Amino acid sequence: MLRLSTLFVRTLRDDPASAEVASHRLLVRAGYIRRAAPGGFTWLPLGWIVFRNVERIIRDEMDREGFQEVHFPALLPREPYEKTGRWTDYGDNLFRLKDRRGADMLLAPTHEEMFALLVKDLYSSYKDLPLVIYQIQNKFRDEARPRAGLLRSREFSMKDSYSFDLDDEGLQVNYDKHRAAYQRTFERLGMPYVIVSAMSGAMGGSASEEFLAPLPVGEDTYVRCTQCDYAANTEAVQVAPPAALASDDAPLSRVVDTPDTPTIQTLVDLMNGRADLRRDDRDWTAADTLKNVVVTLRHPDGTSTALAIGVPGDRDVDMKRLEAQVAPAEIEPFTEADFAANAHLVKGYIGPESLGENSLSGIRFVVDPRIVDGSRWITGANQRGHHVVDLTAGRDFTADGVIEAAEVHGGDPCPRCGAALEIARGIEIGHIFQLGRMYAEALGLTVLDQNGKTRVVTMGSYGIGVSRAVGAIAELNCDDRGLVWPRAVAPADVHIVATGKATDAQLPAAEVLAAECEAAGLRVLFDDRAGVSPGIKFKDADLLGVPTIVVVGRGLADGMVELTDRRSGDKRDVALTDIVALLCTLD
RNA sequence: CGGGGUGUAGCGCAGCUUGGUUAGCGCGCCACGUUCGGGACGUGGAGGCCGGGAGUUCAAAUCUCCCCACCCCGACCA
Repeated sequence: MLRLSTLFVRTLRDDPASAEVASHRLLVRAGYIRRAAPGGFTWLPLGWIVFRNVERIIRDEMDREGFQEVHFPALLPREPYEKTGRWTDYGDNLFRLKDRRGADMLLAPTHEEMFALLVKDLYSSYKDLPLVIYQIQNKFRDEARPRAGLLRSREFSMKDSYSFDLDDEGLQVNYDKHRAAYQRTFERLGMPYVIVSAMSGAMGGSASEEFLAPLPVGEDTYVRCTQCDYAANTEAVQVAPPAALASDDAPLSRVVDTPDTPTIQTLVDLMNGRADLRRDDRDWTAADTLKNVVVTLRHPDGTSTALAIGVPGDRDVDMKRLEAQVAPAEIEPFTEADFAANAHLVKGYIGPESLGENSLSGIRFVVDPRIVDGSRWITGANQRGHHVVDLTAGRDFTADGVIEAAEVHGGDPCPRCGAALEIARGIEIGHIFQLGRMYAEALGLTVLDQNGKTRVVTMGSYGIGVSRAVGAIAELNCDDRGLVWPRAVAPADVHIVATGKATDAQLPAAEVLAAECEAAGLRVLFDDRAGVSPGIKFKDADLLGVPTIVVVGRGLADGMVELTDRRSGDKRDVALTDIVALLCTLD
């Protein structure tokens, strides 16, 4: 039984000044967590109970699939991460340190390498596979900007599991098992979620899906189809390209004089305003133009290359999408100095003819999938004040490749069924990856198959942010008065409040009731504080967010107590003699 | 890393523009008394290197410069 008279907790009357999002504010105010370091939090007793409840549910669903729990150190040597390239690929996000002998160490951001090496250490036969092992452990990432309390911290708890299979079919089985286990887990945690196709990012590998909690404070933007069940992180959206057009009858391209048109809008306005350029059938729009954006790619090894991206002029290049495509390279803007250094680029009037690996500039040129063969564009003519009209893809220019980097707009067609997509925000609470063989290959994880042949093991990796889940659950379950925990993770089943003076009958009666509840298997938080006014106790009960509140108060004289559902606020009087049995039936 | 903001008692804040008593308010905390169903009241207390350093000045929370920390918005991720 938790007794508020002695529990190590202090609720705050005012919102902490440094907390913006609801979950952060309320978790601090209700005394669940305290900030201890930039991006680091201390769990107080109530918070730690919730944390362990979440952890237990996650573990339970892992164990149910027959996955086995292990535990690694968080402090690791450099070598394995060197072998997979992640010592450099992780960039500044990796916490690096040196031991007393000057050897490079790191605080693990995730554990693919160590798991692969552990399996290599112990297993060598196909008969040992498949295998799934997991751990629940703290991870460290030197985030550029920790924020929103538990939703984005630099040290956080993650359940990470890893599957090891002989082939892709086996990987698919374990991937599907995780997917199902995650669905059960989030349902038990009382969390709404969406599964979206995702990019693998620094993790590498092929297929991956994210579990997002739909929250406006989330940092991920995703799309979902208004008709079918397609959903994807915007980073991973695959544009459905229009069919290629025949270019035989397309008019020849011509360069036109377009003074003072450095932006798409000024260009379109000028084209529509001039008799010699106007279209007969309709006005020109930004979508008729081809915008060519040049950026600098900063590679993990420190070198840089330029990249040009061609997108329809009604869309910007989405830096997040672009970055996902070029990972592990990072994007930097193309500066004035960069333009000055490349005489073939005319800022504001860059056209395909100056781009491409075989062009004078030598800059790699990739285009949006909408730039199909036969499509005709208004685009830069590589001379100040000039554009080219009817430049036709496939006939007049050819890109070095295709890239998914254009902004996704609400209303864009679903790549699966063509209906409109809608855009929403969410926070990533789980991610499942089919890694394939890249880690095993880099680290030499092989087994012998039936024929005595060496086979590289196929891996998957699967993560759930445990501490983040606590934050997301709080964010999804709160109101203006405080937290409202789902029962499965709540620090208690029932919050018993005794009102009245210390000498009144309520306190001893509540004491008896609390003991009875506990004997009946209920987890009890008992506000047994003497000399604290009822108002304070009620406010605290609302703030702390235990799903059911029982007040032993003035109705006691008639043998009644008051039962309140924290979420709905519904109150009703119940006979003291019936209350325990009733509480046991609540869910 | 870029932009914006904030650092004064455990928490929330005022004071700073225009330098000048002993640095203030609310909450919380301690003691005593009253009160007791939605953050009660009285009386008396404790608690501060005004983020740090350097400077200007007879005099700095207040003016100047340099650091540091935190928060928010953008570029990164469970």
